[in-house]
Amino acid sequence: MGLKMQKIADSVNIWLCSSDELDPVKTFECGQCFRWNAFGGAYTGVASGRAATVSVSGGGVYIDAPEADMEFWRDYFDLRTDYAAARRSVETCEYMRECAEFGGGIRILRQDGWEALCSFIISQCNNIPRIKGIVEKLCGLFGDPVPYGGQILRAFPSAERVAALEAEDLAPLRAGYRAPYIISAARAVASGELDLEKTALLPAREARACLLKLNGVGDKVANCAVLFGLHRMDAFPIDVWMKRALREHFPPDFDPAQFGEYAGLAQQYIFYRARSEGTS
DNA sequence: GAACAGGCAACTC
DNA sequence: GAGTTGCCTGTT
Repeated sequence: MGLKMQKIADSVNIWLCSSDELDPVKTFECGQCFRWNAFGGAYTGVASGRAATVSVSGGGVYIDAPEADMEFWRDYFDLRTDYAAARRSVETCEYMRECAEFGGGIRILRQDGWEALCSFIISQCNNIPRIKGIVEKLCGLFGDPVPYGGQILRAFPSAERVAALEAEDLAPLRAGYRAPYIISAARAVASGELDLEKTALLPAREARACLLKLNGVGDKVANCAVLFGLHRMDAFPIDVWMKRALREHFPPDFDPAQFGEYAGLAQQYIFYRARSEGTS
């Protein structure tokens, strides 16, 4: 037990899963989420208005959170999905075996649909530090307070809250041309014009089509929202990193649908590796 | 200062 | 329909 765990009031530090099942560093750093930050070897984050700290000790992943939230977190970390089987299903070639080895322990988080949609609207033409900065400012200005460990963290603001704002209210975010996209997406969600819960039940193709109607949401953002926010694991977002990886390692006529129902996990394995190589 | 970035929409041909 | 360009802002 090398890591001293500080007990945080009103929360318990409990075993979440084996560290073979979940690698927090890879999972939080692979580009799917923007609200987990490393402090002293552990990650603290907020999701759906709940705060937690995740750490690895010995062979286990531990989570420090209110006891009442533990079911939520088990769901959030997708612990009911068999990732060993999912991983095997996308190891379709030697390159994929290497990517899966490199990205082993990545899990696709079951994030809130609105948060994912909004975050990936912000992501366009931005790098991760800037995306995180804009998202933090959005939460700091408009998110509800979440008391945790003697500090006040902030929830991601609801679509209703953002829908009530005007683009100029978002000026402090420095989100640029994305600000009106954020507002109009919030209004679509808040008004029920876009029902994310119903959309999540549709086949990935149709879910994507619903999101594509939003101004400022194209193919890439829609696919990210479907994969990370609606947890449709067969969605396969393609950005510039993925384009390059597909070009270099797959035949020109390759169809990512060949990866099957866990294509989105395949995407994360490929993406995580491509980005690690590209930015090192 | 110019070019560019994990993308999109509007416009061109 | 395939290709080009401007867009906010921040970084190089």
